[in-house]
Parts: sequence; C-alpha cells; structure tokens
Amino acid sequence: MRIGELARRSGVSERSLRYYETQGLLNAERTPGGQRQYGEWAVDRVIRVQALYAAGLNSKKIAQLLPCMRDTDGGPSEAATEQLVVELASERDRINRLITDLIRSRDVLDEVITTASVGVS
Amino acid sequence: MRIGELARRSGVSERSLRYYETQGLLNAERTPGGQRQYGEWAVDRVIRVQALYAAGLNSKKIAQLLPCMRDTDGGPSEAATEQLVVELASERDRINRLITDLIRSRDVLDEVITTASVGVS
DNA sequence: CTTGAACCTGACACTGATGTCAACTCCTAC
DNA sequence: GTAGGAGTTGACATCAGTGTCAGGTTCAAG
Repeated sequence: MRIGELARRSGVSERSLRYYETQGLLNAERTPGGQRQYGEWAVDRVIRVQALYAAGLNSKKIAQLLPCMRDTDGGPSEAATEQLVVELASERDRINRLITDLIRSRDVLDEVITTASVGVS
Repeated sequence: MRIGELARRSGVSERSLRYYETQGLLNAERTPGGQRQYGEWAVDRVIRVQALYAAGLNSKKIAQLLPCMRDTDGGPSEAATEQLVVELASERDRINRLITDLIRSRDVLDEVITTASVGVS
C-alpha cells in the first residue's frame, strides 16, 4: 500500500510516517517513481511505534528496541545488549510509575465528573 | 516553607513551581520582602499538578479542574460546569486508552528484557 | 494524452513545560 | 553589619514530534 492508505489505516499522519522513516523506525520499498510502498506488516509496526512514543520513549530508543521485539510473524529477533537492557528496565520502571499516576489522575477526573453529574438540576 | 524546600520535597524544580504560579495552579503568600511562602498543603498540590501534567492535561485544564477537586482537608469544592465535564470526560477516555497502550508497551519491554536476560551467557 | 489526486522533498513554525543565565534582592547566621 | 546562600524577575533556549506550505513529480482513470 502507499503512504496515504497506511496513514488512514494506522491513524498516523503522513508527515509522521515520513518522519519515522528518517528515524529508522519504518522502512519502505520504493516504486520506480520513488513513492513509498508498504506491506501489511507496516500497520502493526506503526501502531506499535506510536504506542512506544506515547510511553515516552524517544526515536533513538525505539530504533534500538524494534529489532529486539518479536515480530508479528514470530520471526527471529536480536537480543538486546546489556546496556540497552539496563536502559529499557529503567524505562519500564518509569512507565510503571506513570501508569500508577495516570490511574490516580483518572480517578480524580472520575470523581469530579461524578460529583458534577450528581449535582445537575 | 520557601520555594527551595517545596522543590526538594515535591521533586519539582523551582522553575516549574514559579511557572505553576503564573498558570494559576499554585498560589503563594509572600513575605514582606517578596519571597514565596507555602503551607504544608502545597506539597500535595504540586504532586497532584505534576500527575495531571503527566496525564497530558495542559495548564488551562488543570487550572479549571483544581477548584473542583476535593481538597485534602475534604473541604468544599466547586462543581464543574457542564462544558468542563464534557472535556474532562474526553480526557478521561484518552487517559484510559493511554493506560491500555502503556501496559502493552511495558509488556513489550518486559519481554525484550526477559529474552535478553535469559540469553545471557 | 490529459487531468487530477496522491506523493515527493525541503523548509519553517509551533507547542508548552522546563533548563539556564544574568542581574539584582532578601534572609539568616555569625 | 556583613557574607553568602537562597530567592526574585525577565529573557532566551531547548526538545522532538507534528502541522503546514511550496513547488515539483508520479500514478491511474478516462
């Protein structure tokens, strides 16, 4: 598929997809005319990248991480280096703290929403 | 307490605390000389603000939300306006989606970490 | 062919919380 | 009173992903 379809199906802008490519997060074949051509796998890849961005990882970390992830086809994946494992563990801990905070904030929002809704005349 | 102690106890930089004040998120008494003076309540407030920032709310939303939150003393809190409730509900939904994504990303990290650790010679 | 939608690269802007520096003032311990 | 750590304001920088525009090329349908 071309970039427009991938953008539509993944919910990520074309701009971002091109950016991902510059960051080494998303390779694309090219047509003879130079247009990007993606396989089905790209949709999952983009969504996963997006989720990692949302988790606060930057491009570089994601780029290091991607080859270590089990692909959808269950293919072979590289093992992470020792240094990378240390960094990823730190990220994981940060994410865990973040999740805790998010749940707390969400509950606060819920309470405010509920309180206001109860008080509606 | 003065700003340095608050920064230390809340884990938020002095710079950010002053910024919070400009955004109406954190009021401070002033000494005759003009230095900020905070009560004990400020520590909780700052931490809560920080958590809301982490949840992706911007200053304006937080400023609207704060007076609707139950204070630590359980004091009276304003009810949110209808419009605000709609916006907060949308934020809550976004946060819930984010939590789901974060858990997924964390699990991916865990798998990579585990895989690499198992393979250590 | 031709036409229009889709795609290309490159450049610039933005967002918004936070870092950092400068120049100055306040507070407290001696 | 004085030294120096702590605080003040104001200005400018940064980060990194994303929006957007310009000017040109490619692709596919008629």
